Amino acid sequence: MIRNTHLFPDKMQPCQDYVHALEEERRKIQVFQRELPLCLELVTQAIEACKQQLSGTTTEYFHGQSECSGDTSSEGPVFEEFFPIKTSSSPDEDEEEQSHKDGKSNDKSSKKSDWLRSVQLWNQTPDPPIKEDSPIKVSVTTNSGGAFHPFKKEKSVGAKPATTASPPSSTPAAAASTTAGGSKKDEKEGQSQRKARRCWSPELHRRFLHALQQLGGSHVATPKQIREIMKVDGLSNDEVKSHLQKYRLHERRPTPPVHNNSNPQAPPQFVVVGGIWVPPPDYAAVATGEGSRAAGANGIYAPIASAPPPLPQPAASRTKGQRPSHSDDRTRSNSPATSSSTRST
DNA sequence: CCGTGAATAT
DNA sequence: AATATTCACG
Repeated sequence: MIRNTHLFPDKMQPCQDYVHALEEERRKIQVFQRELPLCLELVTQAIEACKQQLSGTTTEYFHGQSECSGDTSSEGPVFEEFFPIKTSSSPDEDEEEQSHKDGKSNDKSSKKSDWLRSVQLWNQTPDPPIKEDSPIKVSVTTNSGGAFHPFKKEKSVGAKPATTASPPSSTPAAAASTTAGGSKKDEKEGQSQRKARRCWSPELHRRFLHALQQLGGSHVATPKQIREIMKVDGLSNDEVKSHLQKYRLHERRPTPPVHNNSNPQAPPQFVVVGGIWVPPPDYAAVATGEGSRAAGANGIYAPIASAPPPLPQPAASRTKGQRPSHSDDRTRSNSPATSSSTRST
């Protein structure tokens, strides 16, 4: 018996939001019309489709999923930053029928980790409405007991709708050891307790990249500076450091499984998904000083053909032509008075 | 502090 | 396997 014979009008709300979000994103990618014509087209079609659905007919829509391991706040639909929407080049076969499970589904290939790929887009995006000044606040309770993904962010400025945050009024520092093997020291001070893995959401990563840009590249940026620019509450220095490290690694070696060979009939190998794949010529030569750093020292992930303008706002007043000599002008005015965040290192 | 590499956890 | 955290050096 089909019980959803009557559909609530409310159900359309998320769809409308979705459409709205789509339209907004379409505006963003319009800048890349030359490079991502299909993408634009796709989004447009998606919008059309959604609108049609809104007009009547079936109310079946697809919603993106967040990267973080099954968080999806129990609250309403949080459409925020979802580019993980798959972009199939063919508008027809977007049917995601995955019902049959015969033996092994070896379709896990293709996409490994977007890391730079997906992010690359933002990396050097002009980002006109670049009002990234709003500091994020993540209620990272060092380790909320039980919740391994204490990931919740909210604008500290402006309205703060007291989301589902759960101020542990009763259990301040409940160090819940999810490690089954613990078997002791559960209530001890969570000093030596491993922090829950911070999930670097796209938002967070965006800020990270943004900071990197301002600082002139991943190799001249220093964790502390990055953290300060990001203005993310709850983000520790080490976390940035770690992330930065990984970022650098990916920059150096983005494609390990590059065992492309023994196939005389696959000449064009530089055609990846987004088409943001520039052959390895020394584009760096064209780059003007700092511009080169911003996009991969190796030139693997190169900016799109149309070279983007230099740094929009070089917040750092430091000549970044040279390597930090480890005893130079780091310009480190460690004044704790500088609106230091509420951190208790 | 910062950069790394290793050990470890998820 | 990839990603994150911690620790230890320099």
